[in-house]
Amino acid sequence: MKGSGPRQATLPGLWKREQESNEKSKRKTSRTYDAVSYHKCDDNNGVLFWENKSLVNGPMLLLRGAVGGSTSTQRKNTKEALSSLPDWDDSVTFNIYGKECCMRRRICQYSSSGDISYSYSGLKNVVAPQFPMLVYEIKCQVEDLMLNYFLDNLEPSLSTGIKHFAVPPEFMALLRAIRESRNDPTSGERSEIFNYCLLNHYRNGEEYMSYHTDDESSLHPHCPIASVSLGSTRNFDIRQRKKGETSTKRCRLDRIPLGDGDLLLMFHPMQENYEHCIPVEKRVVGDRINLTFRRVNKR
DNA sequence: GCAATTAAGTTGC
DNA sequence: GGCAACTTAATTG
Repeated sequence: MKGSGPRQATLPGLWKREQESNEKSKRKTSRTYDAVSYHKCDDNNGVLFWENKSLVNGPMLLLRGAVGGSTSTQRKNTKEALSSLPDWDDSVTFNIYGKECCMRRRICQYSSSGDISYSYSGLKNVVAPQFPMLVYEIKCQVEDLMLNYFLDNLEPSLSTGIKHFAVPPEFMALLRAIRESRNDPTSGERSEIFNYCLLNHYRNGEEYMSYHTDDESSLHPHCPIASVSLGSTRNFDIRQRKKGETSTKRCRLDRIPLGDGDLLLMFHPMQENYEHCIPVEKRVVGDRINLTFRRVNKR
């Protein structure tokens, strides 16, 4: 019988107390909103604020409302155009423990070379076709924002001074190499940070993604995953990743509302230590498209 | 690996 | 306070 195993009785108010306790421990250990948690960044298009969202051993940076268009109307058009791409798979099914499951969202994926494969959500080594122009343009925008922030605006002293966050030197080296290559008129194709993108379309508040970690084994270890949101705000919930014995409770540690045009960067070892999900929220009206750009190791 | 199910707590009217 | 709808955690396969 499904889902009918013994469930530990929950005492009245326990959830609330856990929430409060989480809030307290968060204040103590995992999150600070000190002076360097918001980074001002002078971009060509104006001033941007990068927000430190890092947990202990879970580095994350967030930039609000910066991607996919500069107005909500432009971003709506971007989302609608993405929604019309021909490669969406609306009815992905996969097997877990011999049980056939239906993916509660629709997905598609693209890559630079058109032959990169990546494993996700129970599916193995699915080959991704080449980026359509619109996805490529969003990728370029994200890459430009990152190059501008990390190479031109982030002071070296601050890069190690933010609570629970330090820019990996290997990532900085990668960015410098890309900048150098782009400035070199003799270099051939445009060098890039990301070579792969997975798109998720949550058509309403009932579509979701369960707790999971992104497969890091095939990713460049020092390049963050860049998650772009377009459309309705959906919550991004985070909990501790299961390790060894699982007697410890794993309730939600953090919740980041991801809104229209937001860009979330997740650095190593975030995936090693935490799981994330997009929970069901029936009150949410409208759809959300999420693009996750990655640097996949080519085989 | 992650959707589906269940039980129980929370919220809103 | 009572009900319904929703949210959450735990569990299964």
